[in-house]
Amino acid sequence: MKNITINRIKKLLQDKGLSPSIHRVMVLEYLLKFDSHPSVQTIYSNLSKEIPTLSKTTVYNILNKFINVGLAKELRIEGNEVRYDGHIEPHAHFKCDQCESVLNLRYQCPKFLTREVDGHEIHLRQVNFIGICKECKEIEIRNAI
Amino acid sequence: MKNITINRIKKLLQDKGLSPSIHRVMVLEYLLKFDSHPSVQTIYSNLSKEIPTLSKTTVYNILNKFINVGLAKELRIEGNEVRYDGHIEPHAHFKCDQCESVLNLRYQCPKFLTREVDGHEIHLRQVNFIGICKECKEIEIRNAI
DNA sequence: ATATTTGCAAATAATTTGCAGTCGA
DNA sequence: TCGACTGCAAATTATTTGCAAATAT
Repeated sequence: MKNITINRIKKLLQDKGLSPSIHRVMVLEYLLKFDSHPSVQTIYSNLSKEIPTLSKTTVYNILNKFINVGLAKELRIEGNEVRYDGHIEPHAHFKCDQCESVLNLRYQCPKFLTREVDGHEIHLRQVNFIGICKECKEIEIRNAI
Repeated sequence: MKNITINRIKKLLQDKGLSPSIHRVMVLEYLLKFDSHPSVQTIYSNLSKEIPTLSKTTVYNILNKFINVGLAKELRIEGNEVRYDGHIEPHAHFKCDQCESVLNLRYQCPKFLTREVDGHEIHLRQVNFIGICKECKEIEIRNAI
């Protein structure tokens, strides 16, 4: 859970030409404060507590706007649901098959820095690893004793 | 379009404990002969021409079996549909936003070789780039003149 | 004969669309 | 007041499931 002011979030929206409606501010705040890479359902469930009138369609609308203006990136690692990431600098992800969480990695793929590969022009990069995270593996080992 | 014998394909299936039914052989042949990373729909459309009784459910069944035994990998780069890859050695992909094709890259990500990252145990790797492919860019430039 | 494979139809799940109501400049 | 934003319900799309029929061992 990171610290970020509402004014900073409003600024981010306005810089991208989006009016800072309460819904948009709250969705972007959610994306930036937590590094949990939430799905639409997760965002919807959590924000509904504070905005009971919120509709899931609105969450979809807002996230798609964010993708289009470059305020968020979508993550399709496994499973059918899309997850969202408000941190737009290229970085790698690790998805744990046990606990289902998606973690940011410190790993810097060399191709994060180049604009082309084999002559093709790169706009987006996806570097994902899937397996068992450190925490889940430790639990596994402890249970085996 | 690569060369691969039916016997080689039957052997691949049997080595994974799958009986080499005509349907399975043809789906695996399709995955291995073309590097097009087809979707269920593409495989279904093309194989239906040869096997008119083929059902899409069967294609789903077969591909899911392939994933489970490690004969294929699923690709979820963009869009909702899953694409499949019969080449299981880790390799990177490039998806062109213009022509929608998914290409194999020569790029070898350093993390293709390691079994862990930040202490997490890696089972699968996904290294995808999205942008405009060489061919589409050339067409763009030609049209601009 | 018996287990596996196939295929239809129905169910499910995620997302998008149409459109009407609402809000804010 | 006008255009953008929101939200319900219905539609769409991809995928899965239940189960019966076909096939192979």
